[in-house]
Amino acid sequence: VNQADFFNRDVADVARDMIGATFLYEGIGGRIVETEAYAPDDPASHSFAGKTLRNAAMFGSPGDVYVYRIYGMHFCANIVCRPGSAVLLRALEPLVGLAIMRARRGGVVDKLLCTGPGRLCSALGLDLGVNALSVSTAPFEFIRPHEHCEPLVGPRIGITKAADKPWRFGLKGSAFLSRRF
DNA sequence: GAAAGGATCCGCT
DNA sequence: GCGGATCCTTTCA
Repeated sequence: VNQADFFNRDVADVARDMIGATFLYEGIGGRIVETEAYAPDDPASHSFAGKTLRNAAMFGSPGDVYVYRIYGMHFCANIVCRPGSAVLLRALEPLVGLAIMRARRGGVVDKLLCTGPGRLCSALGLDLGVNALSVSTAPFEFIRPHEHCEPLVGPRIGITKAADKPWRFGLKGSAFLSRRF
């Protein structure tokens, strides 16, 4: 199956199915344990008001990366699904490249290396330089989950609009979630 | 533990 | 000018 087909589906379905996938950038990363879905008709989504310079990558091809700067100092990384929709990567279980991630994250405990969207980008070295690249080609690697398990579901974190939508997903029992569900 | 505040930038109105 | 898909430290219980 073409990997683009995996992303070219309803964004909430993709966000749910991404739980347990392996995500690496330059050979560093781990297992995706927490995601959130953002849709085109969703007031909380950057794409809601249409295409602009900042969110242009959100209207690219399925599987493209959309990175943006938040609060002036952190980055958040998404994977684009259908045009105007994307899945925010909120937390990773760090598995590969631990030494580099520890160095980048300033010696925090391993549990906090990739726990939260800003921390995840910091640990993997993701910034605006990777915006609009595809996760299906080097230096990225995206491996879909081998087995499907029922994820945790809850409302999204840190938003004020459409805050009731249950579009946050998490790996049941993971010690690397950014918050409890 | 929980809550609060500061850091720091840029896109959009 | 405002405020945000955050993180870290400090302060208090």
